[in-house]
Amino acid sequence: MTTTRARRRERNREAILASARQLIVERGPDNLSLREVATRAGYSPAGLYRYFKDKDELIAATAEEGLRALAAHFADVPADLPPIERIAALGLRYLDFARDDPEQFTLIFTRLPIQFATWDGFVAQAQPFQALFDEVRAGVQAGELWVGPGRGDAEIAYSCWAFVHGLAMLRLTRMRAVQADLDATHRVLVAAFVDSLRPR
Amino acid sequence: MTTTRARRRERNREAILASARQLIVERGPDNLSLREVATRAGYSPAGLYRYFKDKDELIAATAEEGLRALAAHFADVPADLPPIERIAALGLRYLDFARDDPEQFTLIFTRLPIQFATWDGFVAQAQPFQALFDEVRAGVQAGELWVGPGRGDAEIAYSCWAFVHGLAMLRLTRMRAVQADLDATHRVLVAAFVDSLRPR
DNA sequence: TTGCAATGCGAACGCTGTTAGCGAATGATG
DNA sequence: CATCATTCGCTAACAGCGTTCGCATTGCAA
Repeated sequence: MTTTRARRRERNREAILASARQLIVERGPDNLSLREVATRAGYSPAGLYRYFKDKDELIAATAEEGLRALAAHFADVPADLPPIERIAALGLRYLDFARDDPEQFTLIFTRLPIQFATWDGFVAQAQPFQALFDEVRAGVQAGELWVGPGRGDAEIAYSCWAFVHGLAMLRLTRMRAVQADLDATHRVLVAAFVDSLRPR
Repeated sequence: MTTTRARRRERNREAILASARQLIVERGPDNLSLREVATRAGYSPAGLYRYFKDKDELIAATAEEGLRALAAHFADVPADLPPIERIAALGLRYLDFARDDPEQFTLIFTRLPIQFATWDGFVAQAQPFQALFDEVRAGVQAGELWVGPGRGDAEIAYSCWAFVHGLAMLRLTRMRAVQADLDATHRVLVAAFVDSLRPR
């Protein structure tokens, strides 16, 4: 019986998460103060512990929100593009997300508990990266992607992911202060990269 | 006059940095306790402040050590390889360093003050990544690398860097628990990547 | 209405980074 | 050699942190 009680609990939890997310954007995940989250959400410091086991769990919860946001971000990419173009479009969406929501993007990779221990389990369930893996599989079966020894569906997809991930991370860290049209560079480089996936 | 005084000061500073580095490896940069660094280096908590302005400066100093270590790591790569092969070798060295010294690697990108504001200034002085940029320039001039509109020396080098950086970061974050021969995968993917740099 | 679980809070504990101020060691200057 | 300023390291203290405990209050169910 999911009644008033459970509904309000869920609502409160969301409110706390909202305060946390906002505060993380303001101060960064490392300088997040539980006490400030509490005051901002209208709680005493101890009150939060009825909703989250500890600080790590709170941050992990906002990281899960981020993962869902990223998945939603991917939904905009048209599904009927040819595989190569769709892969490129997914990559550019990835870069947009990292640029516009750097904190959430970082949280996904630093504060989310690691779930999978095997490569296959990872490939099978690593949402929202599933979209990319599916698309690569389709492209390979259509003969539009070059495969080779030690280079199957999973490796190709992983390669694509790593490329855009590297662009995203460098931009957020070492290139943070560099004033240049990185978006334009990204477009050129991503286009060249996916082009190199074609059969020779 | 760099005498006893200055020499001992430098020695003490190194000792503190050594304790910090060791402790960072044990507990991670975020759980570093200044007080524990102090005890381990034979100081009281307040004593450290004669050597470092605050905690951030201490961590930044160890990050600089990491950057020098990375540069030293690159020195092993033979200088007389053909450009493409040398670029690949540099990439694999990068991945080794990230695998073997994940904390130092991460520090370089998260705790080092950002120095350059322009793309050109960055390309010109971004050591130890200079080695890569130089090699790409050589390869382009030798006609062994494919250039195009919006895709010159700097962009190609940045692209190579981003690719291995993505591989390194994914391994350290999302793939942390995955038991697979990532080294072998990296070799295949890096080889394919640098091969795609050749003229068509 | 009684009883019970869920919820929120104040107070406290042990930790943290950081500062102020004092005494001792050190090296330069006459 | 004596004097003096500087460097060095420490103790003590402060404010802030995450977290726990125990008590009150609330809201639902019997």
